[in-house]
This record gives sequence, structure tokens and C-alpha cells, in this order.
Amino acid sequence: VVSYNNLILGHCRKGDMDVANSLFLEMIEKGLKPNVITYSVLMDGYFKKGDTERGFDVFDQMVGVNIVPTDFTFNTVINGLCKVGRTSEAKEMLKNFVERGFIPICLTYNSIIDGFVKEGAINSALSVYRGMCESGISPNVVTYTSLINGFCKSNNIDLALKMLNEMKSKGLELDVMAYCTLIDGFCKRRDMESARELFSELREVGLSPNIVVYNSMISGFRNLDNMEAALDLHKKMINEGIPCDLQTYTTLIDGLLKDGKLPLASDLYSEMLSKGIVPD
RNA sequence: CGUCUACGAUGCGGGG
Repeated sequence: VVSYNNLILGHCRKGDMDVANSLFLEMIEKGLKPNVITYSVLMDGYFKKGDTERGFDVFDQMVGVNIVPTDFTFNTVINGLCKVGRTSEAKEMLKNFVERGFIPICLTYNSIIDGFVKEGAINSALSVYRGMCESGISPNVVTYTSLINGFCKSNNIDLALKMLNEMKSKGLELDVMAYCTLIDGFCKRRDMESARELFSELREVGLSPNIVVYNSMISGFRNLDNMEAALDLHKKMINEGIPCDLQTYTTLIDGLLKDGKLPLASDLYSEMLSKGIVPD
């Protein structure tokens, strides 16, 4: 059964749900009894593909053969619903699951909070955050990053910074992704001064900027038609050995073209191709 | 302590 589970898992991760399902049927034919992990893996595969209905079919099937869902199973369902924009449903189901003995963890709430953020329902996200705190579960850096991202995306940098302070007051440290979220927030509102400050701070606390941080900054400068600064960052990336990706190049090339710098743009295009990056 | 949930950040263009 474990071997089959691993095989099925592999295909689910690749998105080959048809193959995964035939393996599932095959194991039953051989007289093997799928366990809770088999069902959870399959469900997760369907959810990740956006096939929520089939995911629930598997869930029902599992319950039908008297296999008791574990916390993994419940988290899989909640996460799956949140990912496809059915966060309210997920929140309702959570109540239901809790009655069945499920104990939510930070991850559970983070999924729901992020789901609401992605739906643009920052207030719902906030209220889940409050509920989570009230039930004694400590938010982590992921929780705060989602909320900060939500406030940045809804043009509310003040509240984003307020969440940042709340996070710090709990003794949590920013990681690269948290910095990146904030940096991107400032870049989007074309406040490159603040973005730069955070960029420096990131290094001061001993972290290293990654490709996403650079891409955000480059994009920010591009939006201000400051291609000198953008190209400067590109140089830095190369010096630091951070590989540029398709996004880096499209941002730079697009900016250069809008700036009438065709020769530079075409140099970058060649550089990109020479690195084996294929344009989309 | 055999297998499953890890949740957060970035571009351009197009469509609506």
C-alpha cells in the first residue's frame, strides 16, 4: 500500500490524475486496501488541479468505507477550497470539521486568510486572523505576510505597516518573503525610496535578496522610467550570481523599448537567449 | 518513529 501511495503521489504532483486514478483502481483490483493517506493524496491531487468535485468524490468515498479523515485530510480540503476561490465555503467547513474533532493549526488559518486576501476580501481575512488569535493559535510570519500583502494590494500601506509592527511586537522576524512583499508594495506605489530602505535593511539583518526582490525593484524603476537604476540592479544580480529569469528580462526589455533604447534591449535579448531562456 | 496537508512575495502582453 505504501508503494502504491508513493506512486500515486508522484503522479498527483505531476498533475497526471488519470494515471493516479488508474493506479488507485489497480491497487483495489489487487485486493489492497487504500488507507487514509491514499485517499488524502488523491484528494489533494484533484484539488490542486482545480477539480474540486472529484476531490470531494474521493472524500465521500473514503468516508463511505469508514476510513476516518486525519488532520492532513482536513487541511487538504480547506487548502484546496481556498486555492480555487471558495474561501467562504472553506471557512464554513472548518466549523464542521472542528465539530468532528479536527484541531486547526496555524497552516489551516493561513490558508483561509490567504484565500480571502486573493479574493480581495481583506476584511474577512482580518476577522479570521482575529479569530485565530482568540482561539490561542499563534500567527507566524506567513500569516503576517499574507495580511501585509492584502493591505498592500488594496492600497493601504499604513495598515500594512501596522501589521508589520504587530508582527514585530510578537517577536517574529521578517524573512526574505516578508521583505519582498513589503518591497513590492512600495514599488507598486512608486515609492522607491522606501523600497530601497527595506532593501538595505534586508541585507543588514543578514538576509540575501532573491530573484523576486530584484524583479520587484526592477519593475518599480521601470514604471518610473528609471532604466538606469533598473539596469544597475540587473548588474548587481549578475555580480551576486543570482540568475535572472524570463520575468527579469521581459521587464527590462519592455522598459528599454518604451524608453527608445533599442540597442540595449536587443543586447539583453541576446543575453537572455544565451542563457537558454525561452521568450513567451 | 516507512508514504500524504506547507500556507505567504515578482513581469509583459492579450481577453473581459
